[in-house]
Amino acid sequence: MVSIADVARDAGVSSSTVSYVLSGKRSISSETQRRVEASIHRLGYHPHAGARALASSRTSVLALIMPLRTDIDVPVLMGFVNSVVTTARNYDYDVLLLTNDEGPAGLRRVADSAMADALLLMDVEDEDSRVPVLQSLSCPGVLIGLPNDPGDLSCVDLDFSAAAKRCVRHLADLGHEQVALIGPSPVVYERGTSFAGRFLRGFTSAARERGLHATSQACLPSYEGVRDCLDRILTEQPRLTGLVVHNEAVLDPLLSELHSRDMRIPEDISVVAVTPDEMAANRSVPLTTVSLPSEDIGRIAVEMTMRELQGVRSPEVRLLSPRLTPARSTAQRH
Amino acid sequence: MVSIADVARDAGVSSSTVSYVLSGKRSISSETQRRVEASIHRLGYHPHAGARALASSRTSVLALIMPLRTDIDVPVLMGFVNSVVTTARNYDYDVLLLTNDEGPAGLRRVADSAMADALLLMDVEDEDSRVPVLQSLSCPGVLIGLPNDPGDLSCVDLDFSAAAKRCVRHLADLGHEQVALIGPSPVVYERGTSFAGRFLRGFTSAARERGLHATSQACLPSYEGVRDCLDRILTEQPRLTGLVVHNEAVLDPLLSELHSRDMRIPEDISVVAVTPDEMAANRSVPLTTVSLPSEDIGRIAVEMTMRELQGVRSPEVRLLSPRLTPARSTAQRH
DNA sequence: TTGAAAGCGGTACCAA
DNA sequence: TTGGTACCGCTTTCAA
Repeated sequence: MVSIADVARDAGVSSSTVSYVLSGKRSISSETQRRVEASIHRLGYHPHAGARALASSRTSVLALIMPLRTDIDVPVLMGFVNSVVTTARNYDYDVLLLTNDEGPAGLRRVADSAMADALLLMDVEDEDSRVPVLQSLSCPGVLIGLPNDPGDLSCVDLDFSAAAKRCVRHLADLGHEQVALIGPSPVVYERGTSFAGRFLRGFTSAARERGLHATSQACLPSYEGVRDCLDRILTEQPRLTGLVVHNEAVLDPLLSELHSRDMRIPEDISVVAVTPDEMAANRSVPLTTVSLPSEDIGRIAVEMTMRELQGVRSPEVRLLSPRLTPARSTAQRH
Repeated sequence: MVSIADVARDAGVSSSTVSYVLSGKRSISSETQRRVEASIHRLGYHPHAGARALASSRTSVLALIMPLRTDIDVPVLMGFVNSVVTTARNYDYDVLLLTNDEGPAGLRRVADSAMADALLLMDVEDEDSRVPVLQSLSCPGVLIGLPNDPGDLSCVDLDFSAAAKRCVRHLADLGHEQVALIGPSPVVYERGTSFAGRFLRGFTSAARERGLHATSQACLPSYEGVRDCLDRILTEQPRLTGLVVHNEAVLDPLLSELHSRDMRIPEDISVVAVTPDEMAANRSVPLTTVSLPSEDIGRIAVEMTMRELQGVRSPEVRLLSPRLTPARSTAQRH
């Protein structure tokens, strides 16, 4: 292994000089600088991460805690992960990926053993037991999602309440009076997943505000689930003309089910969905969507973390404004 | 921060004794053992990862290198990641997640700076430039996938060649004589992605072996892509009765396109697909599938790594046998 | 069965 | 502008 001492010897300087060349924390004559850099390059020197962490109390690692669920939207999750890792590298950070199956104790383990400089949590619940633990830790934490009480933690997420309102108003503006929400799986609601509740409340309140008749149903991610869900909705609202879908996994089954019930889109029923941009275009019908910008959210989460790590303590709840892109799946009510 | 010295003081022993209690590398009187463990628990002690890495030259971290692509099967990728992380934790390892956008230099950086004890690569290409680099590194590497020349690296993957043969023989056994393969995106072939070529060769060779008329087409993951692909295939084989689909992303579009062309499954055409188990059931038609066991593959990759880390140097290419599950989408040719 | 102490490879303070 | 060195927290050898 090439150590800093090897570089120092090769360049004919002391090891502290090498260290300072690397960190830029004191001025170096350009001649020395050049020689040291040449030696570093020639020897292929990479500072030992553990030694550096020990001496500096900084790891240049972010810990990302990922849900280990099957009921979750995989492409969205992957979008977060990708964008967190990519953005972190732009700041010279690496990412340690943890699953949630150690629970709050996992957070403590990682922080207390100084494996990371900060923790990012995904899949936040309304009353998330990890939140108080995270606050008690010495290292910064940032949430992707919004719990009931974020305390002094920074959060970033799509403004799901505003997103739901945007969907409802879009349908209302098109003259629809009977609308329904197809939501995530029942389990997602049951465990108090933050975004699901916020969307539902936004939906309900916007519908009331515009005087629409509105119902909502959780929906299992299967063809059968979609059929049941539609049955229940249509029983209650036989004259339904507008659907808001907050469940990426059921979109294909839903479109196919509507087709086989001879409910034409948009002539008989308008559909607006929440989904990542990449997935919106490629459907049997081009969908009007509110986009779920997982890339942006991941990037912002890292940027917030970086600010905290630079000592700027300004906890912030950042809810991104929804953007609705109209397409053929929504139209004026006939 | 609670250090080993704090624990030692609290328990009235030396810090080396604490270390040995933790590692179990020498015998300890049960009384001492008890006191030390009590102190550890009471103080909430976690060894400093960096210090430990520095002193022991072991990090208890695996580096997992992930492709940063949009043309890849996200659920499969996520299956690998999940199972690698989960299995690693069972061995008391954590996982550092890297993207491939640093290229081979990224591998060198991680290994040389001693951030991980071993590297796992995903999305391996036939002639993968990372493979020689990985071999030149001091730390073990395991491939998820199979390059043309794995050298002395261990590899694990589904036996895609056998999987293709399994599909073809299934159709042949049902009396089909005109079969076609719908493969991944053209780019996947172009960059020499290992599994795509192996599947294609297996398909061709099994078809020849059974005297079937067979063609194959790469397929863009969109409705339009599927239409084009079907057009090309049916032009060449108007009497096609069997389809093998090796492209998870186009399954829904394909089923819907076949439906709108009035090609009934399985009366007019039989369909067999390669896809993760979780995804097979929930289609408009229950699909006959060869399953892509991403969980198993990830787990085995970690187990191989663990063996290498314990000094057992027995490079091994492990290709998992395909398992075909018949369902309604394939039937005797009419 | 246990303790003392020499590193591991950096960082950053104190001197020069 | 640079060098010397104490120290970060742990592992492991050597001695008792």
